Amino acid sequence: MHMFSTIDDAVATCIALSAEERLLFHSLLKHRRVRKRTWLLQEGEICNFEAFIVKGCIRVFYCDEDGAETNLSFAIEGSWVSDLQSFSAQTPSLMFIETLEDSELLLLDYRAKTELLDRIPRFERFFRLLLQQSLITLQTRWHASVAHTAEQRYTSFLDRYPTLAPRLTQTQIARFIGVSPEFLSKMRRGMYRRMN
Amino acid sequence: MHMFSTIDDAVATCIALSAEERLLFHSLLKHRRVRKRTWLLQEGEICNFEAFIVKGCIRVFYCDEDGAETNLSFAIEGSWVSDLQSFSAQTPSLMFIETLEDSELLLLDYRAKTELLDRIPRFERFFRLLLQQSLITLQTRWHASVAHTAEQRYTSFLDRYPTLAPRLTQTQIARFIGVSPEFLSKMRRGMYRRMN
DNA sequence: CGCGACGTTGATTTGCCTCAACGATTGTGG
DNA sequence: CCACAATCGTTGAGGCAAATCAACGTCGCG
Repeated sequence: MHMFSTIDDAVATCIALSAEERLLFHSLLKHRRVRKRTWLLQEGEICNFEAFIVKGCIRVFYCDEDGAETNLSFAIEGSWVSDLQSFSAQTPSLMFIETLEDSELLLLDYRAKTELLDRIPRFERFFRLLLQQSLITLQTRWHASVAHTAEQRYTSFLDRYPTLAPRLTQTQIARFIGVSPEFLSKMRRGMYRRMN
Repeated sequence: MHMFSTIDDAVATCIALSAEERLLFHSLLKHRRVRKRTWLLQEGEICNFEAFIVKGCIRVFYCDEDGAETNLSFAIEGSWVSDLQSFSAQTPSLMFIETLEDSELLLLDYRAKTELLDRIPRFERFFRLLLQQSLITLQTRWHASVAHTAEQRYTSFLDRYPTLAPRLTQTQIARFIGVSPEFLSKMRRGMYRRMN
């Protein structure tokens, strides 16, 4: 079980690679271990990576002028994390990316991604399918955030991400579903009471 | 100025096509004119198109059990519209797509898209970049919907879409920015008063 | 002409936030 | 290993943004 097995599986579900192609792909990735609570990206910086998570847990969030944070997404082993806007246009980022656990990453920087797409154009398809899935997920999430109540958003979050939820604090979940931590606490109390 | 010029321009900003490739591309598209207030897709149907809008205005929306509608997106000439989830997985849709004006479309159905990607793999890149842009837009929109007030969302909608906004009714805009039509009206009055 | 969407306005309600305070747990440096 | 700080979850009081409900005028369209 070496560090590329997870990412190779992920790629293999979309496109087939020869042995040499796989080696080239691996050579373009940088392996990195980071401690929990490390900033991978801060507002104002240019995001120079798309990171595949081999192990760990990461959050992406915005921070408004008065310091309030809203979580855009969580990512765990098997998924990718980046600020697409900043990465693709090489412009300053509006968000932060932070590890929530000790993590192990495979990083693809801008030059490496360009070279990868150039040398193995089939990766265009891989990234297209990845983006398509992300877009579908975000559409669903947007709809939930405007059409559902806070309690519906919370219970469907627990339903949809049963393995992720236990790894997060209540505060992080609250910032993701769009309520204050205090209100989430009150909701939980209410839901518990109702079950007895 | 024939019906393919807009779509050819859109494609040309991402990938270069030979004359034969362009002809093949055109042959896979179906041209269709539809009257205003036509349903292109209803909840429960399988979406079998990605539509490029040559002329017109279209909205995509969800409809909950009690009949309340929330607009996911608007699309006008030069952009694409589809239910990606339903189209890509060929599963029943959760949304509706409706023309708001008489429109002229170029439709790519599932088989045609598959064939297009098969015969001209460079289109993988085109669709990847299209998806990337949509994802970035939706991320920004999601952030606005949770972090900004209704008035901020309204004014930035007017700012961002100066050509689109005048073509929509207040009710449609309200359903897009996530407020009730009544409240939008009150906001507008308040904003007007403040200017005097 | 008359019907149905649309925009407006007011009265009332409510979902969720803010602020403040407090234990419990976790982490950290001496 | 202990003391202290920091973070986290909880609870209560009070407030506000926005929803809901109801009523009414206007306009475009069949």
